[in-house]
Order: sequence, then structure tokens, then C-alpha cells
Amino acid sequence: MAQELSKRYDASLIEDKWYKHWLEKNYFHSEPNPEKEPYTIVIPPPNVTGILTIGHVLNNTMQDILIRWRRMQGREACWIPGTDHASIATETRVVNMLREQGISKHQIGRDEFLRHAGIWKEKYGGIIIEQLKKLGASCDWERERFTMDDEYYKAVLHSFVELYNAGHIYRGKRLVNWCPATKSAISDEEVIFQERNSHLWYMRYPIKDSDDYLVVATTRPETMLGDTGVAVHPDDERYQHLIGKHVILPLVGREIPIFADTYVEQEFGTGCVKITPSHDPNDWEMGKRHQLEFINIFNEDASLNANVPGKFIGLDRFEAREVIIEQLKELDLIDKIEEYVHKVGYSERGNVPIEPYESEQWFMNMSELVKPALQSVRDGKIEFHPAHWTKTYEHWMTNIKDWCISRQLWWGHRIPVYTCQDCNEIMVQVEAPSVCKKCSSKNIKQDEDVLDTWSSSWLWPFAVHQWPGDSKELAYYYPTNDLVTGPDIIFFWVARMIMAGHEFMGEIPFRNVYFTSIIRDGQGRKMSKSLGNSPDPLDLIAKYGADALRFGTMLIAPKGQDILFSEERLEVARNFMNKVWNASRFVLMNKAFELTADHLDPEKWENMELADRWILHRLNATIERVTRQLEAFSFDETARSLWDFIWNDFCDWYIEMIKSRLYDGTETEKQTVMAIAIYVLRDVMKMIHPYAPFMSEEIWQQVKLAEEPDLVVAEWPRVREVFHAPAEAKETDFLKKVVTAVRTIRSEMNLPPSLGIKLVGRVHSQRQLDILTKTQATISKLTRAESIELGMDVEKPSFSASAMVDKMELFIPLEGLIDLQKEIERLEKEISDTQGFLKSVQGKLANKSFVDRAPAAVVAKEHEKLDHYSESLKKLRAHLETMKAL
RNA sequence: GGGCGGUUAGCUCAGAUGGUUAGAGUACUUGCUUGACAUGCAAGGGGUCGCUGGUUCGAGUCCAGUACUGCCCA
Repeated sequence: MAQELSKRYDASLIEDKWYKHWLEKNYFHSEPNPEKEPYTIVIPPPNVTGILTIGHVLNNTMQDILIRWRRMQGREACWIPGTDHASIATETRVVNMLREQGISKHQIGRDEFLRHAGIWKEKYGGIIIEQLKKLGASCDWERERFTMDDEYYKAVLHSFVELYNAGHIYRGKRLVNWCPATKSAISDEEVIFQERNSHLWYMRYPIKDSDDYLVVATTRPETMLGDTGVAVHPDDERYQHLIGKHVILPLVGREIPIFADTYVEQEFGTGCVKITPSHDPNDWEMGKRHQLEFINIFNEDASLNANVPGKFIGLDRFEAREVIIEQLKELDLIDKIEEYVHKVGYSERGNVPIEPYESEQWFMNMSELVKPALQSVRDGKIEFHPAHWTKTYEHWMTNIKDWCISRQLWWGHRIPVYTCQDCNEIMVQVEAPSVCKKCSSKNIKQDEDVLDTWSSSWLWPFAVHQWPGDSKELAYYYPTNDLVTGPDIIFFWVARMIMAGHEFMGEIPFRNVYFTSIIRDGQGRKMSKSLGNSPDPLDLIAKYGADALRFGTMLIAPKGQDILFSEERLEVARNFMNKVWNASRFVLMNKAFELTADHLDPEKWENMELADRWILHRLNATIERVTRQLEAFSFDETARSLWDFIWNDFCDWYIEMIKSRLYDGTETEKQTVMAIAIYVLRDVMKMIHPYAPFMSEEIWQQVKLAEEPDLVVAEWPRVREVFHAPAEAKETDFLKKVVTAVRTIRSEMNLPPSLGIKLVGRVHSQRQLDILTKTQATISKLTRAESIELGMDVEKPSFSASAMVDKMELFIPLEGLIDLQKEIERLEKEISDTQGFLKSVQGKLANKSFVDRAPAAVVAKEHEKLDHYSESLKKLRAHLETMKAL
């Protein structure tokens, strides 16, 4: 028996139920199965202590769509979930948490700190995973991984050892990007340049043995305490006489050389540049070239150290700036101060300006690693979507610099380098050595630092499968198929995964990378906590339902463009869910039989009508289209295709067209119509399932055969040759046009729906006559016509409104009801429109080069149009005449 | 400074291979408690596709230049 559904779709009543059911049935779990082709995705692991954002919704919905769709296609679908330890971010939060309790990290020591961090991770670690479940994500939860799981931890150390042994990793003293807030080095990619309003300070440096001075311009006056030279351009006429001389560094008294280097821009400032080799990358290079002294003036927190005059020691770098300017002013050594806008590098995590800082770190030489990674993208073995990201990738890969991989943190993978304190022997290995392999001393110390998080997550596509061991999972699931992620981590993660894949597996990690868009708020601003414009997805799910959130997000996610998010757009999706729900409700309410396989067999459908052929033809087209669009990662177009078919074709037309048969038809007619409606509805549920898994499963249960499986694992619809019916589709278009024409007249003539009307159709062809004759009942129902008179030569009723549809003349007799003036205006407008069309066509056909050069088919089409419009025009004019004569 | 995008109805966006006077949703106007749905139904008004030039019988759709705008890199 048909089960009554509620009038409105209420997502909250069914979502948890189905998710629980799916988990119980273990549908999301995958095992290597040689009988089936694998389809694999690894999740971009979110920060373990993070919470779900709208960006995650976008990203994970896409992955879930792909995985559910492929699962239904019969692939062995495996979506591997997990989280990332996010070294700096997590450590910073734990440090802050401890600070609030009055505890300092160094006070309690490494082990105790890691214990606190572990507790923190346990407390917040599960949140985002649970949130993904609310969204409906069909991940293989049994395979959930964390980048600091014991196994994964060892994999990371193993990769370090392997790279070290291969000569790709080295230790060196270099100028690095130092984050004074977290007191750690960071990589180039973690430096975010932000525009700042600042000043350009012009400072006077007295020349030794002279009363004269030169003027240097700088954006960072406080670094002058570490200056060890002044540079000018060798060709600069102004300063030739100074090269080789010295200046006396103010406030410090140090004697520093003036030298020439082509690096100096003559046009910038005065053309004289102060050189601080220890605190600026360019100055570092020049310091090396000219054998300058390197003086580090900062402590790890960017306060001044003992290498500066006593009165400055301990000052923060920004305090020092003020003090130094003040003192230089007193000495009359400030020449001038200009307003200046420049970009300052900020630490992504610490959110403070980074300090170029000389320090001993571990680096990875990338020059060999990039080669195969670059090649596989160039060759198309890995495809980016949209494709234009390959250029960004190539550019970065061909300009890559060594990667600083050590971090002065504790939360992370501790670098597996052990040094004998007695003989200085260095041992690089996964398991900690108990004795020195050279001198057998037990006095061994491990490197204090941990690795950059990305140097663990770059192993993700294979390290999730017991790598470096040989597992059947690794053999079966690697390489993965598709990766869905944001373009903001193309360098951090995507590029590095490709390199790691080649280096450690000798094979690409994935075949396709889909780059999502950035989500902004309705006004185009970036989502941010401080703006408070970042909605909580769980609130949205509670309000609109997970399916609507998913569908709505897909609907507004164009390829390669920013997404403007607003709740208004979710309402649209919720309305659509409700529409689908109600269409299903309608079908179920009218299903007066127990569904059997026979009902779903097209050969058993008797007396099919035009509308039936048409909707099945449209169904075919939709299946073909949706499948093609998913293959092309066109998530938004797929959503629109589903929308168009369900709402426009199925709801607005098909359901309305079958009502006459349903309510007034024979038993056979009712059976056929309902069988077809159910057939279409079933395929609709299948197609929409990846987008709206919960609702579709709920409805599927009402339209599936007893022996059929749940929708998650049902078979993806196929195009069927028997449904192909282009001629019927065209005829239906004509029918629809007739209905619309009548409705337009009704509306424009203000004829209330309750008012029955008579239709008179002077058809243009036998075919038109046939179509309309056999669909009379449908037309009556859709236009609320009481009678229909059809024929090639029917009389035009004297007092009537009229319309043209494909050369057919349509009349609605309206004696006593019609507003004559209004009808004349209507006709005049239509005549004017038709004249416009006609003129355009005539113009083309009068153009000899068009007729000569355009393809014959195009010319023929124009002739057809000419015929059509002139015929219409003639008839419309005749109608107008009769109306005017009244 | 270099690279990559974008610029189509009030708003948000579609518009393979160039060929009806350009489509959807939303907003707007009008009429509807029409036996699934007012989170609905029906009808309607509203853009000549940033600008300039070119290729072509024909350009929103290809080319060049230009303006504005966003992102990334330096």
C-alpha cells in the first residue's frame, strides 16, 4: 500500500536514521576486490582539532558525490578519511591554553607538553569527523588515519631516512623565515605578504674622516644596529667618490665599508642602501659576495640581543624602531620621512611579521624531486581541473627553492637524526639507536626539532596503506583516482604529493585534481572568524537539511570562480528538495498497486501516449547528460540538469499531463501511467542520490522492489535505446506551445481560471490535427477548456482572441468577455515581434554572400523561417483586421 | 613587474565545435487556497552580452588592443 508522506519535506526526521543504517550495513567500507575496478579518493585531511567550515562542506560534498556515483556504477569505491596533526596550529593553541593556566611550555618540558597536546587532541580530535558524518560523507571510516598514528609516524620517519640517504636532505645554516611568535622557522609558502601603510625613513650616516654624510633609505630602521656595510650602484655618478670609504654607524659607532654592487637600484630612495646581512635575504647575498661581517642582533622572539649597545638590549623590534628614530632625530640624523606603502611578510600561523633570521635548519633539495612530478603533469598523466592551474603549478615547480622542513616545535614528527655526544657520529634511522654505531657510546642525543606538517601529509595517498610495507591495499588502491582540494594548497600539498608519489612509489598519486573555488560571503568578502561572516554548517544543516546544503552548495559552485555564499541560496535548494519530495508524494499517493518487476518492464506498458514517450526520451537525455557532466567534474551543471528535468519536465509538464488519464482514464491507462511515473522517479532518485543522499534513500525505499538493495548500492541508471523518441519529443513541444498560448491569452485577457472556455484550432497540417486530436483530454485539463474544435478549415469565431502556434491558428471565442482594445494591442505587439523576426531573416537571405557561402543546411533553415514568419504575419494581420472591424 | 581568472537581465550565474531578435534561478508585476507541493501554480516585464578594432556571409562565442576587477607569484 502507498504510504502517505508528509506534506513538507522534513530532513531532520530521516537523516540520522539513514546514516546509521548505512553504517550498520557497512556500505562505506571497501576491501580490495580483484573482480571490480577500484575507485579511490583520499580526503584532504583537515586539521585534527578543527571544526567544519563551509569550505569543507563544498570540498567534501564533491568528494562524496564522486564516491557515491562511482559506487553506484559498480566500482569498488573507497574514500579514505583522516586528519592532519597541523603542527604549528595545534601547538600554538595548546601553548595558549597552557598559558591561560599559567603554565609555560618550557617549564613543563617536552614529554609533559606532548601529554597535554595529546589530551587536547583527544578532546577536539573527533569533532570534525563527526561533523562530516552529519553532512552524509560516505567515507570508509574503518580506514580513518591520523598523520601521527604510530604507523603513519614511522612512515614519515622512513621517508626522511630514505631522502637523507639519497642525498636530498641536508642541514645548513641559512637565513630562514623566522616566526617570532611561535619561535620557529617556517617555509617560504607559509609567509603571507600583506600590504601595509608604513614609512620610508631617510637616515644620515656620517662619513669617516669627513664632515659629510650619506643618506640611506629604509623601511626597517631598527635593523641599522646590525648594519655592516653601505652599498651603491657601481655606475652611480653621485657616489663614485665614496666607494671604498667608510661610514661611522650612528648609535653604534662601528666603522662599516661603502662598496659597489649592481644589485642596488639607483632610483630607490637615495641610491645608497644600508646592508644588514643577518636580517635580509638580499643583504645576506651581498654580505657573502663582499665578505661583510654578519651580526645577528635578535633573540628568537625578535627582541634585541647582546650584539647591540647596552641601552637597546631587550627591546622588542618595534619598540626599538621608535627609540632609534627618536635618538637619531635628536642627533639630527633623520633626513626625512616619507609615507610608504609596501608588502610585509607575515607568518601564516603566528600572524606577526616574519623575521629573516640566520639559523641552522634541515632543508630538502628539490631539484631532482620536481623533475618527474613536472613531467607527469605536462604529459597529462595527471590532469588538473580547471586546466589553467597547470600553469601555476609549472611556474612554481620550475622556480622551486630548497624546502626548510625543520620546525622548532614539539607537536609533530621528531626528526630521526641522532648524534653521538662523544664522537659526533650522526645516525639517521627510524628506530632510535641504543648505542653509537661508531664508538658504542650510549650518550646519544636526538635532534630537538620536528618536521613541517606538509612533509608528513605529502605522503598521504600511500602512507594511509601501511606504507612502506607492501600491503594488498597499497597494490589495489594506489594510485588514487581523483583529488578534490582548494587551489590555496596547490604548492603546500598537491605539488608535494605528486613529488612524493614519484619518489617513493615510482607512480603518480592521483589521475585528476579538481580545484574547488574559494567561498566568500554574499558581499564577496572572504569568510573569516573576525568578520563573523562564516556560517556554521551544522546550523545550516539543522535549518535546511544536509541535502539542501549539499545541493545548494553545488548549485552555486561554478568551475574556477569564487563562490558567493548566502543563505538565500540555500532556501532555493531547500525548496527544490521539497519539490522533489512532493512529486514523489504525488506518485506514491496514486500508486494503486504493489510494485513488481513487471511494472518496470517497458514492454509491458500498454497504450503509451505522446507524453509518456516524451518524458522517457527526456529521461534518456538527462541520464546521458548527468553522467557526462559528472565525468567532467561539472558539479554545478549536473545540479542544474537534475533541476531542469525534475522541476520543469517531470513536475510542471509530465505530472500535469498524466492527471487526466489518472483521474478519468481506464484501469490500463492508470496502470501504465503510474508504472512510467514510478520508473522515471526511480531513475531520478538514483541520479540525485549523490547530491541528496538522505531524501533519495527515503523515497527509494517506497519505490524499490523488495529484492532490490538500498539506494547507496543501487545501480546507476542507463540510457535505454527503446526510449529514444525524437519525433514524439518534437510533437510534445508543439503540444506544450499550444497550452502555453492558451494560458497566455487567459492571463492577459484576465480570464479567471474558473471560467471555462472554448478552443478553436485551425490547424495547418494533418499531423497537427492528429497530435491535438489524440491529446484533447490533456489539453482540456491543462487549459481548463470545456470544448475543443479542430480542423483544417474551421471558421474563425467572430468575436475571439487569437494566437499563432507553428502556423496553426488558435482562437478563443470570447463574446461578451473580451476587452477588444486589449486584444488589438496584443495582436499589434505580436505582429511587431514577428515583423522583427521576418526582417532579420529577409536581411540574411537578401545577402548574396550569405546564400552563397553559408552551409546549405543553414540557408535552408532560414528559408523555413521565412516561410514560417511570413505565414504567421499574414494570419496575424487578418486577425487584426477582423478585430478592428468589430 | 610577471602569471592566471572575471566583466552577459536589479542580484547570482549558464551560454561544447561562431548560425533563431541571448537562457536559468532570484527579485519585480499580474492572476490563482487548480484533487503533490503557497518552500507552490500560471502568465508577464526586464540584458544586445565592459570598451575599441579586426577575422567572417555571420561573433556573447575566435583574434588584437584597452579599461575595470579578483587571485597567485616576485
